[in-house]
Amino acid sequence: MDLIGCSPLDPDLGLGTQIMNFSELPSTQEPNITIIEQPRQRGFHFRYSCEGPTHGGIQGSRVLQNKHTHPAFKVFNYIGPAKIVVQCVTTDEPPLLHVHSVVGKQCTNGICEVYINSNDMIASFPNLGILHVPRRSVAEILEERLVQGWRKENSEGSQLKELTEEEREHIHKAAQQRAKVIDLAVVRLMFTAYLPDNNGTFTLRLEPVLSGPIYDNKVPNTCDLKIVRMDRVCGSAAGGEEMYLLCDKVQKDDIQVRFYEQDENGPLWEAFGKFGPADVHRQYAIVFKTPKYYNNSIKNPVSVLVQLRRRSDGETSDPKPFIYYPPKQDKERVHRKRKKPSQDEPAQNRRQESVNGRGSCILSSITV
DNA sequence: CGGGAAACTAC
DNA sequence: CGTAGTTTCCC
Repeated sequence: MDLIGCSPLDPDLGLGTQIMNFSELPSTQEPNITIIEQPRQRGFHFRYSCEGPTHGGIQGSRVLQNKHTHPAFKVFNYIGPAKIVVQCVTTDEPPLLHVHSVVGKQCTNGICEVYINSNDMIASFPNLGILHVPRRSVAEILEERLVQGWRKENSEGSQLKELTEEEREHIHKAAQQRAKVIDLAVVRLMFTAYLPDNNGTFTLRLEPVLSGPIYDNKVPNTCDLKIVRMDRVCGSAAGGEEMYLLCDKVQKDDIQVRFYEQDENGPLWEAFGKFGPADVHRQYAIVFKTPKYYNNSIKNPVSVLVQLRRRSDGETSDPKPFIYYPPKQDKERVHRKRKKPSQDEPAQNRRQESVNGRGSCILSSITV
């Protein structure tokens, strides 16, 4: 958490100068702060300024009694007035101020400031948005902030100094440098609490806390994965059957279709649908061959699950059920069955049959 | 609010 | 061109 003391002129550390004025607090039962409700990691959509400010806040990570929670945090070992500041920082270590900023009801020009003074000393943030800076403006904004930081650091109290040409150039380079590598798709929230000093001004800064990462849901390589629809929900344990799957936006080189089985002790089996990048249609559909079940001589149907999985970060979608049926290789039996499905066929088979628009699961599983 | 889609941009 | 990423627009 070493945002303090980073030189604004150091291209590696960059934007570290907003926080200074750290004063030591008495060490007995030190006040401290904790995030009691983390922001939800995925599913939230960063907004550009051109989209206007009214698009709702980021939710908390949990859902309680069917209600979404909000990010919240609490000051411990202290009751009284406190100022809480929320800012966006990067996921780097050490964290640096992000080009993106927080917006919402409690925010003004890029930072969120609230005052609390209650028994529970909880501050909650029902309306925190993330303002997405356009890529083309990143360097410019970074530079602005670096200069601001420099001013703040070098104008303690008295008259403000101007940057030398050399310093200006250094800042410019640093900004360009960081603009190239900064990840616009993810931020963390940094919460800082300030308690009043003897004069009643909020200068006693408590050690800040950081939220977990928040990923922009508009960005394909970090967004939520979702299976929208599949053209079949069952197939032969022998695998190799063609299957169509519609999904929310994915990237063709970074997506897998994972079939798996697990119990309370963990994963039992997994295999992946077979397809290449060209089988991903416009980021919204995947055509693939089902994998074979590890036991291709099963006697009864086996329920497994299918989910999308992003190779790069291992993220997965919610799973959909899929059923493997015993493979039928015997031609004669196939013909017999086609004419007259036997009575002892599991009831589930017939149910699936009627649900499956692309044809009977029984037939599919028989077809070579 | 939340979401989809159009419009523009960069390969 | 076509695809995908980015930004803007709008229901």
